[in-house]
Parts: sequence; structure tokens; C-alpha cells
Amino acid sequence: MNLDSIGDWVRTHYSSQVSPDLDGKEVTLFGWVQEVRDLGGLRFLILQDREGTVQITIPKKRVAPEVLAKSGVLQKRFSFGVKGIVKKTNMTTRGVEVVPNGIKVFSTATEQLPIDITGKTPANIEVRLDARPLDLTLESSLATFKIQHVALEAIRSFLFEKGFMEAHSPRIIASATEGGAELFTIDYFGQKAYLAQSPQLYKEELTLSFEKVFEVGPFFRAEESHTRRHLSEFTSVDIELAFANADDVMALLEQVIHHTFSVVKEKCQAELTVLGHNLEVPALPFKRLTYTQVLDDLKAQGVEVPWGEDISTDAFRVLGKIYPYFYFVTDWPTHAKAFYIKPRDDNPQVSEGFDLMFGYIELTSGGTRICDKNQLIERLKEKGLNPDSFKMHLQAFDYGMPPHAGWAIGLERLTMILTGIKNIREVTLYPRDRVRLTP
RNA sequence: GCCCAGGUAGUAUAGUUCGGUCCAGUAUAUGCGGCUGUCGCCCGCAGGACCCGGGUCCGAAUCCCGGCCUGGGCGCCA
Repeated sequence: MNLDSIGDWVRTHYSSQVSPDLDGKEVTLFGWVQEVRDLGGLRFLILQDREGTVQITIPKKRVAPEVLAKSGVLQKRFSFGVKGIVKKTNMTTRGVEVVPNGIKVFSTATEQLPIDITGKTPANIEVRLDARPLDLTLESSLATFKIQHVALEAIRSFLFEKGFMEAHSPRIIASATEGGAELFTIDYFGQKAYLAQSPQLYKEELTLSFEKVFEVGPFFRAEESHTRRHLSEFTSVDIELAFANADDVMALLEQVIHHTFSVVKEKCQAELTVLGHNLEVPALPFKRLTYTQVLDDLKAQGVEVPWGEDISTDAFRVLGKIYPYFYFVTDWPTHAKAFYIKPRDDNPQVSEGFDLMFGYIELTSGGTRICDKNQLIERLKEKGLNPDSFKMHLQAFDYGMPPHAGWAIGLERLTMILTGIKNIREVTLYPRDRVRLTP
């Protein structure tokens, strides 16, 4: 087959911009064949681009022979261009169609696609992920990642507005940031190194200089998790704020969430419709429950959790039924939290750490951090960690570590909530989990 | 790491209970033919599958054993 080059053709419109008021005008469209419906004397092509679809109508007896011939070779997913006249019509759902004067075929596709790109016969998740480049062309996939894009843009602009500086901490690190055994090891020129599980210590150190700092980036957990809400590589939206405590950053967090939901609801109505998701902008403030209150609520539901113990997923599922939307859980037992979380001054058994839950899913965790070096060393020891391993971090506490607090949002989990999609792998372009390393 | 469920055409599934009616049905996709207003187009025809290996049996998609692969739950967490 003879393929065409773009030549002097320049896209004039995306599919979504082809509107009835362009009636009679010539447009140049680039995209892919989503569907061909051939009725004999009449052929319909659905051109898809990243913004949507538009119908190309070919009345076989009334177009130039070369246009007819070109339109005849087109199959699903062929990349092509159309130069044609917009026609206002009540025969299509969009109210427009394009009758081509010229067609260019840029590239072909296999006859039998691995998944149904029109969404009539949906494929299972592993089939979709194996064919991810194609799967991402589905309107539902595009809608998902458009929403994630808009959400992240909203978060960034909100934080910029509040005076935060964006930072980039290392992914390759020399020792465990939080002391867990859940790090991936790598060979760093013969030296043992790790992939960062969080930017926690670096962003704390940056409060010395930047004061208000955030980072968006991938982090790595070598946990053999097998659930619909865990990844080996996930994207964290991390902030740290100097001269602030948990209450301050909780207030900031709920504003960020509120803003993000508002922007997505406003800008992504079409995408939400494609996904069939009705997004509610949450009312502020979010409910604040102490750990102890949560235990009482659970007890009332017949779920006994001894004070001091972690709350199991099953227990959170019960709690999520009582509080199906956003809620904070505060005042966690100190020993249940990471070493850098500050114990309360009035009751050291209880910490200033918090989680932001959505139903049973933990979306964010954060808290006031310890800024006193000796206290931090004590907490390291209590956690069974060796302060010597944290020497490089601890030096920051010799240079006037300010009181500070922060949190981390799981971007993929946020996207799940925004889209209503139940599997975290669907909202991740190329997910990495216990068994998946490709594509 | 522990536990559960499952592998049937490109895709999604029926059939597995209680072995024979299944050289495996349906939808969609693909190929060919037809059709001038489709938009889950329609009509006709065609090709296309029981994860792998072993076992039981007259007979295995179905039962048993082993392997491989996948999904999900727990723990952990974002």
C-alpha cells in the first residue's frame, strides 16, 4: 500500500472543534479510524483524535475517484488525514459531518486488534494492560488521564498560589528513608543503593531553605501487595511546610482537595460523562475523627480494636460504611506512626499524625514532624532504627530545623476517587506491580 | 509472605454441578459478498478456541495430580 506524507497539510481543527457553525468551511483533520460503516453507496468513517470523534461521510457517487479509493483502504486504527467541507446536518448525533475532498493515509494497523476500541466488548484488565498503547486510545482511557492531568494542574497551581516551591529530590538513595525493609535495592557502581520510597527526609530538610516545598514524582515500594489500590511504583504529591503543625496542613489539604474537585468538575464534564461518574465536590471542613473516636464507632458496629493497635482494612471497610466520603483520622498512637511524626506535648502516647481517608481508602497521610534532634534520635531508637544510619539527615537538625508539618497524597488513589475507577492499575499509564514489569 | 478464585477463538462469555447430547454454543471482532443516511447499522457466507504435562476411564473442556499463568483478598501502605 502506498502511504502518504503530511506534505503541506496542517491541522486546522480537532474533531471536537468541528461544529455546525463551520458549515460550508474547509477543515483539515488528522487522527485515526475508529470505525467504518459501509452502507453500499455511502460510507461513514469515524475519525478519532485525542479530543473526540467526528464523522466523515463519503457519498460514493459524488466524491472524486481518488478520495473514494483512499477511503476504501482505511481500516480501524489507520492513521489518516482528511481535508473536507463541514456540513451541518441533523443526521448525526454531533450535528455535523465532513465530506472529504482529499484523504491521506499515513499508516496502517493490524487487521485484528487485541482489544475492541469501540468499547462494545470490554476486555479484562490484564489484556488491556498488555495492549496498553492501544488501550490508551479508548475514549474512557483518554478521559481518565485527562482528569488526572487536570487534577494535577489544579494542585500545582493551587500550591504555587500559596507560595510553595516545587522540588526534585533524589530517587537513588544510600539508606532506608523510613527504616522499612520494603525498598528495592540497586547496584550503584558497585555500592548498594535503594530506590526512594518517599521524599520525606529531603522535603523536611528543604523546610530549612525553601520553607514551603512540594514534590510530585514516582516512588517505589517493594511490598508484595496484591490489591486494587497498591502499586510498586506510584506517584506521590508531597508537601512540607515550615512553621506549621498538623492542623495547618490539614486545612491546606482539604482546600487542595476541594479546589481540585471543583476544577475537575468544571473542566472535565465531558470526561466524567464518558466514565459515567457523577463527581460531587466535597463540603468543607472534612470530618475530623480521633483514633479513639474511630475505635468507639467500630465498637458500636461490633468491631473490637484494642487501643494502640493498627486499624485493619476490614475495620476500615466497616468505618467507610459509616463515613463514605472524606474524613480525617487524627491522634494516632505514637508507636503506630513513623519515627518522624511528632508525639503530642500533652500526651506523648498520642501523635500529631493524621490520615485522610476516603471510605476505606487511605488517600493521604501526614502530620506534624519532630524538629528536636534529641527527640528524633529517641524515636529512631524506639523504632529499632540506628541513628548512625541517619547521620546525614540528622545534620539538618543542627542548623535550626523549624517546626514543620506536611503530607503526601497518592496521585493514583486520588485519580481513582475522581474517576470512580476501582482498580489503581487502570489509572496508571504503565503500572508496575508484583507481577507486572511490562509494557 | 499468607489465603481464595480462575484459565474455552482477537475480545467477552456459555458449557464444568452429576464425564457421553460438544470433532464445543453465543456475541463481538476479522475476511469475502450485498446494501445511499449509518451512528452497538443491517443481511448472507467463511475461518478462528478447551493453558501445559501426566493420570483415571470404553469415553475428559468437564474428574485427579503436577506445573505455568492470571485475577482478587489480607498484611503493608499512598
